[in-house]
Amino acid sequence: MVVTQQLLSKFPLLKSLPEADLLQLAQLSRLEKLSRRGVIMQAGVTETHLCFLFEGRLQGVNFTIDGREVGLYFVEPGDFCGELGLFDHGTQPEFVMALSPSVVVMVPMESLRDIMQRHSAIVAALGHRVATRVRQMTQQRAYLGLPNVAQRVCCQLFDLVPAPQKMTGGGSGVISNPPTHQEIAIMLSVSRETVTRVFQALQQQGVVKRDGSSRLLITDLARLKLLAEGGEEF
Amino acid sequence: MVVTQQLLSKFPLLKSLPEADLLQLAQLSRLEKLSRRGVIMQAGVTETHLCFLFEGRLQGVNFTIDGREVGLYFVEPGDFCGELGLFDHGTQPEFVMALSPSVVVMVPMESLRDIMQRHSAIVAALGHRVATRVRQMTQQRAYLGLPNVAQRVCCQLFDLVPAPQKMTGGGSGVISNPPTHQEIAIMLSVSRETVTRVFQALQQQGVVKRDGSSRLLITDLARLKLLAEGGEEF
DNA sequence: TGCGCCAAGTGACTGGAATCACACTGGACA
DNA sequence: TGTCCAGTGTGATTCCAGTCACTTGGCGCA
Repeated sequence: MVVTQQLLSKFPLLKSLPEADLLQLAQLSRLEKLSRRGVIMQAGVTETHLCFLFEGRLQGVNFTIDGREVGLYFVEPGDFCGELGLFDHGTQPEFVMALSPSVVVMVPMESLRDIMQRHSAIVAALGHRVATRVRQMTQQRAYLGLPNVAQRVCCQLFDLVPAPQKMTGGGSGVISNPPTHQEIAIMLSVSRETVTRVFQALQQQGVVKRDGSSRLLITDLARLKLLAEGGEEF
Repeated sequence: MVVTQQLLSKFPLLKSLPEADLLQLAQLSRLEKLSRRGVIMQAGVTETHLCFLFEGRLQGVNFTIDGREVGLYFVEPGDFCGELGLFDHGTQPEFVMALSPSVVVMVPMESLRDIMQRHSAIVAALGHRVATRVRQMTQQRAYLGLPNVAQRVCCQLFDLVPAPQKMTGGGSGVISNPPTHQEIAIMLSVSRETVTRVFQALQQQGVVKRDGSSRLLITDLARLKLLAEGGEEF
C-alpha cells in the first residue's frame, strides 16, 4: 500500500514538517489494515516503527502474569502510539491492539529520529505527548486505589466525557462509541459483571441512558461527578 | 545555602555539562533540607524547579479522592524528580515527599530549558528517563491487576532486589533500607496488615529474613520468583 | 533507665466483589 | 429471515482481604 505525503500531513505531529521530509517519510512508510483484536505492537519487543492511527480505534493493553488483560489507554484517529522507543531504543512496554477494524500508518523510527535531530518542534511535541501520558497513568493509578469499585467505574465514566462538555455542561453529555463493559472492566481491574451492575444502577437513577450501541448519554453529569468523588453512594 | 558546581556535577544528568553552564546553574540553585514526610513537590501545581536528591530518600505519592495514599516510585540519591513540566510547562501529577530526612538541590526549570536547547544530550537523557518511568508504571499497573494480593507483594519484593543480584544470583539477594510495610502497601493498594501477613509467611518458609531494620535478606530468590509468577502458592 | 513513638505482628469479624452459570438481546451477515 | 456471536443482564455462592482493636517490639532521645 502506498502512503502519500498528504496522508502523513493529516497527523498533527507531522503537519509542521517541510514537504521534502514528508515525502521521504511517506516513501518509507507502509499502510496496514487491522482486523478486530489484531495486534500492532508487541510488549517486550524493540519496535521499529511508530504507529499512526488513521481509522478505527486502538487500545494499549498488557497482561498480568496470570494472564488477565489490563487496559491502559485508547488511541483515537489522528493519534499515534509506540513512541517510547524513539527516546532510548528501549522496548515497548505494552501491547496495542485494534478494538475495531482499523487502518494504521507505520513510520520507521530510524527516519523519525533523523528528523528529530533537525526539527526540535517534533521533539517538543513528543515530549509533550509522553508527559501527558504519564499524567494520565498517574490519574488512572489513583482510580485503582479506590476500594469502592462503583466509584471507580464512575470516575472512569466521567473521564470519558469529552472535556468541553464537562466545562460548559448544561448538566448533560454524550460519549460516542463508548467502550464495552469488558473494555472498561480491564482498565479498572474489576469484573465485567461489576461494570454491568454499576451501569444498571446508573440507568435506574437516571444518570446515564443508552442510545443504541454507539452513543451513551450522560443525563446527569453533576450527579455522576458527585458519585465519582464519593460524595454520594447508590 | 550555597550550591557549588562540584555538587551539581555529581549528578549523572548534569555531569556532561561544560563548567560554565554548571557554574551558572549552581548560582541559580538552592539547597533544601527535608524532614521526614516533608513535601517537596505538590500535585496539580506548575512546579518551577527540578529536584535532585543528594541525600536521603523520596517517594512519589498521590491520593485517591477518598484520601488514601497511593505510592508510585522511589527516588534514590543521585536521581531527580519533577521533570514532567520541563517538556510542556504542565502540572506535576503527583506529590513527592521525603521518606527519611533528605537533602535536595532545587534547580530552576527555566535555566534547564535553556540548556536543553543547547545540549541535545540532556534532552536525550531526559527522554530516556521519562520513557523508563512509563515502563515502570506499566509494570506496576500489571501488578495491580493480580487478584491474589500475596502474589502482588512477591512481585513488588522481587522488583526491589537489585538487578545484578537477580542475574548472577547464587540464589540469594539483599535489599538495603527496605521500604516499610506501609510503604509497600500503598504501592500495591493493599492493607498494611496484608503485607505483614505475607512477610510472615515468607519468613516461615525461609524465603526472606530480616537483618535489623536496614537490611532484608532474600534467602531463596528462586522461590520468591516462583511465588511472584504464581507458579506456586503458600 | 525509662519514656514515647512508630513499625510490625495478630486474631475475629464481615462485607463485598469475583466467580460461575446461565438467559437474553440486537446487530451483522449469508 | 434465520443464524450466529459478541455484548449485556442477573442470581447464588464463596471466600478473601479490609477493617478494627489490640499487643508486641525496637529505636532514639530526654
